[in-house]
Amino acid sequence: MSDEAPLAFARHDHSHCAADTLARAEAEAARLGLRLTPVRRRVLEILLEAHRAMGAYEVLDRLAAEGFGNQPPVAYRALEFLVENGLAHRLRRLNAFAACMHPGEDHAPVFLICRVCDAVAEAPGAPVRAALDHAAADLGFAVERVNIEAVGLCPVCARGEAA
Amino acid sequence: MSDEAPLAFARHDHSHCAADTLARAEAEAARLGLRLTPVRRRVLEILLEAHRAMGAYEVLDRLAAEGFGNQPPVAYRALEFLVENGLAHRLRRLNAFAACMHPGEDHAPVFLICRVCDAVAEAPGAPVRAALDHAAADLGFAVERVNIEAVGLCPVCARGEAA
DNA sequence: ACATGGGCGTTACCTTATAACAATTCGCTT
DNA sequence: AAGCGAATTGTTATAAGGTAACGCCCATGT
Ligand SMILES: [Zn+2]
Ligand SMILES: [Zn+2]
Ligand SMILES: [Zn+2]
Ligand SMILES: [Zn+2]
Repeated sequence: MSDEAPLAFARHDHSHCAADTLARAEAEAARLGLRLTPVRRRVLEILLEAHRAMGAYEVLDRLAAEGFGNQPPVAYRALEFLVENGLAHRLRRLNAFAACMHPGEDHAPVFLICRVCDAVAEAPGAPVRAALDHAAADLGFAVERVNIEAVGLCPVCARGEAA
Repeated sequence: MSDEAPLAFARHDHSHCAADTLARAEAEAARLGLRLTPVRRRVLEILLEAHRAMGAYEVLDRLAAEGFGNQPPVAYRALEFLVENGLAHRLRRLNAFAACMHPGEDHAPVFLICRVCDAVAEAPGAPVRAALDHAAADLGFAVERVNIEAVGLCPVCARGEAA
C-alpha cells in the first residue's frame, strides 16, 4: 500500500503523491471515526502541497485568504488535531508542521530536513527507535513520545554543493 | 574520567557533580582556546545547578538579578556560545537549554526528559546515531546535525505513578 | 422543540527569538 | 606604550511562535 522509500528527495508525480496520501488520510480518519472538517481537511491539503514543513502562521495566511478564520487558534487547532491523530507531524527544530506521508501505518518516523532546499523526508525509523528504547531502558526511563530530526543535505542539493 | 551512566535520575552529590562538570568544561574551553567570559561562565553555572533545562528568559532573569544585562540577546548569545562549543545543549522540544554533562567527549547525546519532574538526562546515543545515519544513508541524505529527544517517565517518577 | 457538546471565530495576551546599532573591551602589532 | 581590528556586551526595537478564554453556531440525540 505504501512506498518503501520516501519520495521526498526524488523527482516524482507529486500531484498523484499528494492525492494518494490524502486519500489514505481520509480512509484512516474514517476508520477512527474522526471528523475531518473543512478547515482540518484544507490544512492537510495545504501541508500536502509539497514535501516541506510549514509554520502555523504560513498555514493561517492561506486559510485566511480562503475565507476561514484569520486568527492563530484557527490554524493551531487544526494542526494539533492532525498531529494528535497521526495525520501530520510537528518538527520542533523548525517550529513547523508537515503532513504525515504514512497515515495509519504506525511508523516511527525519522525526519530528514535539507538545509538548502527545505525538503523534509520521513524516513523509516524503527531501528532508530529500537536503539533509543534500549538506551532509555538502560536508565529505567519509560519513553512515551519521541522526536528524531536530522538536518543536512539531501542527495539533490549535495550534488549542487560538490560543484 | 566521565561516568558511564548519567546520574540525572539517581540520587547523588550534585554539588560535586556540578563542580566537576564545570571543571571539565573549563578544561575543554582552555583546550579549544575559547573565551569563557563572566556572562558565559555564569550561564553555564546556572545551567549546571540542576539536571533540568532552562528557558533563555529564565536564565536572563538570573543574569539580570546579578547585574548583567537584562535584555534577551545577553542570554541568547551566551547560550548560543555554549551550544556552539559543546558546553551546553539545546532542547527543541522544550525551547530550553541544558548544560552538557560530557564536555569535550564527542558524544552523540539522546535526551530523556521526564514529564513529571522535568529532569533531563543525557543518555549515550552512539547506537541511536548509528541507526539514524544508516537510515539517512539509504536515502542518500548527509546528516549534519541531529536532535534526538524523548519525553516520558524517569524511574523515580514511574514508581510514583504506579501507586 | 430543546439540551448537549464539539468545532470555529475572535479578542487579548504571553513567550520565544532576532536584527541592528553603539559602546566597550581584548589581543595583538608597532 | 600607543594604536588598531576583532570580539564582546548592552540596548532598542520588533519579529515569530503560541495559548487562554469567551461566545456563537451547528450537529446530534431526546
Ligand atoms: Zn510527493
Ligand atoms: Zn508519518
Ligand atoms: Zn548531578
Ligand atoms: Zn552533552
